[in-house]
Amino acid sequence: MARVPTSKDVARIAGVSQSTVSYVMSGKRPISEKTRRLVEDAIAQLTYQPNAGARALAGRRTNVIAAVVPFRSPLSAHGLMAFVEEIALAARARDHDLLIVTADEGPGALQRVVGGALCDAVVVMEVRTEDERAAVARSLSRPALFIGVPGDSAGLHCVDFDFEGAAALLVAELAGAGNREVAVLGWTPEAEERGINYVPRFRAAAERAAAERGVALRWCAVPAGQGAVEHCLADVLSTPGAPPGLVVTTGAQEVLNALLRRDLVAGRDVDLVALSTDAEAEAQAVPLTAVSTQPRDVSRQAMEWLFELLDDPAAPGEVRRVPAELTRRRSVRTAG
Amino acid sequence: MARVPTSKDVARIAGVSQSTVSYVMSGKRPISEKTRRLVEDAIAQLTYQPNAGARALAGRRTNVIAAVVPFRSPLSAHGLMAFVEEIALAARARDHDLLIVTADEGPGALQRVVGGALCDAVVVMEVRTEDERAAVARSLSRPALFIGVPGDSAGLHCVDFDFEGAAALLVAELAGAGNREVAVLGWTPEAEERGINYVPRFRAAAERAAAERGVALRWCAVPAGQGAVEHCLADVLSTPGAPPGLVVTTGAQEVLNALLRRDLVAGRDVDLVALSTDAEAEAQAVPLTAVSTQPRDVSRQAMEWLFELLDDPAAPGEVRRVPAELTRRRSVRTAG
DNA sequence: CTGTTAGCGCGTTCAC
DNA sequence: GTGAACGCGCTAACAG
Repeated sequence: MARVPTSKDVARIAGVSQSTVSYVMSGKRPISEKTRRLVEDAIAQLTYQPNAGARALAGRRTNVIAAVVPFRSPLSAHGLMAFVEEIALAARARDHDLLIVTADEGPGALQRVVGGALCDAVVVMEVRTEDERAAVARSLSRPALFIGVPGDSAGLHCVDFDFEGAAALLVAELAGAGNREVAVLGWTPEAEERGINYVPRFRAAAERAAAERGVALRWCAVPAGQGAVEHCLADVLSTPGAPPGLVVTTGAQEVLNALLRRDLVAGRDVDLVALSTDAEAEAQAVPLTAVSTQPRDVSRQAMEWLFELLDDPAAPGEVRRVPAELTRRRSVRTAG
Repeated sequence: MARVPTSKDVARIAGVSQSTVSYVMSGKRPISEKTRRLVEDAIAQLTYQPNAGARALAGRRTNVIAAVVPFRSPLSAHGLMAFVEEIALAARARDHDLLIVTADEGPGALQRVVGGALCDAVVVMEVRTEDERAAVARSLSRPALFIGVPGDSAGLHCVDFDFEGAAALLVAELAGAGNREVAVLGWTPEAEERGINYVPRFRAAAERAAAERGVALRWCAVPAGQGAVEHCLADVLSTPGAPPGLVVTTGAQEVLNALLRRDLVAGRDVDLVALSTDAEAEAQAVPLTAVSTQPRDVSRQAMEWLFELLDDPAAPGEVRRVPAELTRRRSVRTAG
């Protein structure tokens, strides 16, 4: 385990000065073809890699993006992984690395990672309506990108999935299929209590859409834990007559099972639409007509913007929405 | 956005030298109560935070652990998140941060992150039998901790779940409940082809256990995609007579559903045991008798060891196994 | 117990 | 087109 080579070693072997090595690597200055070869050969020979700490110190940029990840989240684990993976890929595509901090560490984590110059920018996931991180982010000396929208988004850069649009699309789909009554099996009450803000946003939009179409809407928050789905479903299906159309916002699989236990098949006896990832919608026994939450699109768009902010940190705050799109599969009876 | 304060600023305000500030923070030298207060007050007043790059450069340690994460993995997303979260928590508990790199980046990623001094150590997940990262790790100037065991583990530090023990426990449980025939619904064929080495290990151990107990064992690799489970199950249940005992290694929920569609309930008509996380086992309509893969235990043990290696990088390689334990729930008929 | 000093490895002026 | 020299902010000898 010999000493790690430095740019000085490269310079010596290439017979040039240290700064020339630096310029060859950064391309910030024209270099003659000859000396470039010399340097590149020396780099290859030594398998030289610049020291990240030294580079960060001198260059004032770490080439690291930090992400605050809500490991305990109403998001499906599946959706969460998709977010994180896509963020990691987007970062690497721009020669950056990804630092993970847990949301449990609290708002102070933001100050810690940017104050300590561990990263050049931060992305914050699962933003809540009342989110202390909003205030912290405004005081940060580095760009922050929010996935989700806090109550007061002034000055912040937020990318958000269009939950309102999603709700409208889902309700409309059920109404269009002839349902005069719609029940939403929504996020856990805890999600709402924690201030996950897309819950009320989705609900309000669903109610609006239902009202516009003259269909009755029933909201049923499904608690976590086994049996909860059964219970909600029993409630929802208790009224005599045709079962209502169902909107499922999370855990579609469980709902399908519960229906099955009552000999109800989505797309045959009930109309069911879901808010889920495409993968989840397609993995079901009856592929679901669903609005995809597009975790990958959201991440990609967020990261693209974040890198623009790195070049232009003064860009004004704004909320950008990723549009909702409905994909028809087989869980809704076709009219005719 | 004023200039970020440095330890020099702290020193000036506290009326001490810069190195004293450093020693107050590191505790590597006794400091009088008086000057400690002075320094701490100055730190608080300026909200000073040491610069990570500078610290890494001077101190030769980054306080960062890198983890190679297999986002596309036969592990459940759920299990993967548990791994990553636990690694992040363990790192933070020791004042380190977590850098994520995707397994897709290949073995070169290891050289990149340690060669560039981005981290002090690496943890590698989802190790395969033929894993190029094993050779790379041996050439690294920093500790590497493998979660899983490559074919040649010489000189490596590996923590692994005891898949052999798990297989034995699961088969024994079914045999003990009176099943003379056992079918394993195993990982996808792709997992096996990719060289995920616990697949053959589990299989071999299952076969051994079955042979010892004189029960017939059938291995059925369940491909990814919808309908696959149905198909396998149809196959497995086609022989007349009592259905065989079932061992499910992944995606227990789907199997339960498929059974349900045939009016078969685990714990009533069939005996079923699973390899899964505790959370998954308990979330089912019929809580599953299962061996937990203990992602959190595995991560914790790995990280504990990793931090020991940080102090003693010369410690010899070794494979440590996290024991398998079976938890009885309600998916196996009790004898009597 | 504290201060002085010399780097850590690289980016970047400024002179040539 | 190239090199010398300084500084980024901090740690760790070495002095006292």
